[in-house]
Amino acid sequence: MSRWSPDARGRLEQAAYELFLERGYDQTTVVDIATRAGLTERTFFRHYADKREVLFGGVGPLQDEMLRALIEAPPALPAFAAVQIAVEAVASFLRVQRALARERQQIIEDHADLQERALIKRATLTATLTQALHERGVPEPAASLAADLGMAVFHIGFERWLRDPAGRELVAVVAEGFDQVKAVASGA
Amino acid sequence: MSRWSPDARGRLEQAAYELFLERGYDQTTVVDIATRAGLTERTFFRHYADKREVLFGGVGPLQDEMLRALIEAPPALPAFAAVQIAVEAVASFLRVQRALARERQQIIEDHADLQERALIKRATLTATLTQALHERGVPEPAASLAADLGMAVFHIGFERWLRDPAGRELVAVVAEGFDQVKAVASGA
DNA sequence: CCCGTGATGACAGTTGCTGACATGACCCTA
DNA sequence: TAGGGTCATGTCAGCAACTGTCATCACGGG
Repeated sequence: MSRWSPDARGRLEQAAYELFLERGYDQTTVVDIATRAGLTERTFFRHYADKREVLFGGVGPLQDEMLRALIEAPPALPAFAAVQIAVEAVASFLRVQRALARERQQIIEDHADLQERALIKRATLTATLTQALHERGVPEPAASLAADLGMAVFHIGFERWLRDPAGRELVAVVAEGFDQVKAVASGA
Repeated sequence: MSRWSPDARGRLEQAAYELFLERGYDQTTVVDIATRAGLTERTFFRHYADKREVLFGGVGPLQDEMLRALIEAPPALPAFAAVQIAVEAVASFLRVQRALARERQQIIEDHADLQERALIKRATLTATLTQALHERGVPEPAASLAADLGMAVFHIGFERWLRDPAGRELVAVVAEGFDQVKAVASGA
């Protein structure tokens, strides 16, 4: 037997989700979360840098997948086509149930603090993508623009997917966005 | 004589800038700022919702200018062309000295909290722009994409302007970005 | 001349977050 | 198998951000 129950981090995340849904983000203190997870406040902050971060643990793997897809893309591909491949890879990789995704989105939408955190996560992904494009030889400002554009398509696609009445796959909605962006930029 | 010195808000902003530059954002408490401005901590929070907000007081007028330009743009203009007009209007409106802008940017870059706040300000502008495009009759997802695209061009242009060795005007750098984005999206 | 208004002060309280040190089960090695 | 190092956690003290509440008092209108 181990001295402590296993998966402290997972228990904290689980407890946080439960409490946020039960009584809301503001009405949940870090002490509440830690207590429900059978831990102390101090231990919460050893696993998560701050209270918001507990909702954003899954971003790392997404970033890895994005980079993997971009590296595997044919080097001769134009910047934006490569971005499309990377972003659609993320969309395929992200297998979450719509109902859960909607709950999480609702918590975030209701709290400006969490929206800020979500935005900086997106910005970090964008910066990573930009950097990876540089390494493919894409110059500025094309790299930044292509990355920003790709992340915008993903983000808008994700929000549309959450509300899509047809219940299509995320990757399909995102792919549609890539078609549209070409039309928009060319002045349709 | 008034009971209190005038322009409390301005004094707070001024004091905050001074202290952030003197000793850094983290090493400056709200009490420090208020004291230098000849006020109390409580009064600081009556003028600014939180410590970060003191750096972002100027966003409101920018938003007004953006909407004004968009409303004045010919209704028949394609979405992205209208966005270009609105964004370039903001770029012309924003008359700040590069040295000061760089100082401010440096403070923000050094602190994740402030980056988050900057991002949500940008997101708010983007949402406003999207809404205004809807009112021009632009459908989704074209409106969101055009707005996001336009804000990305502005943001990237702004950062390039800060470092532009040729010292061009902000609006010129932004305009160049609009040219490039068309090339990127069409697969150059 | 009094009274409402509005900006500020005073003060107490909650919460997020950090640093420093203690604890004790586990593992490796002699 | 004893001893020592490691690592996740606990304990405790403390700061700084932020909020609610009530008091103050110049100013302007009636």
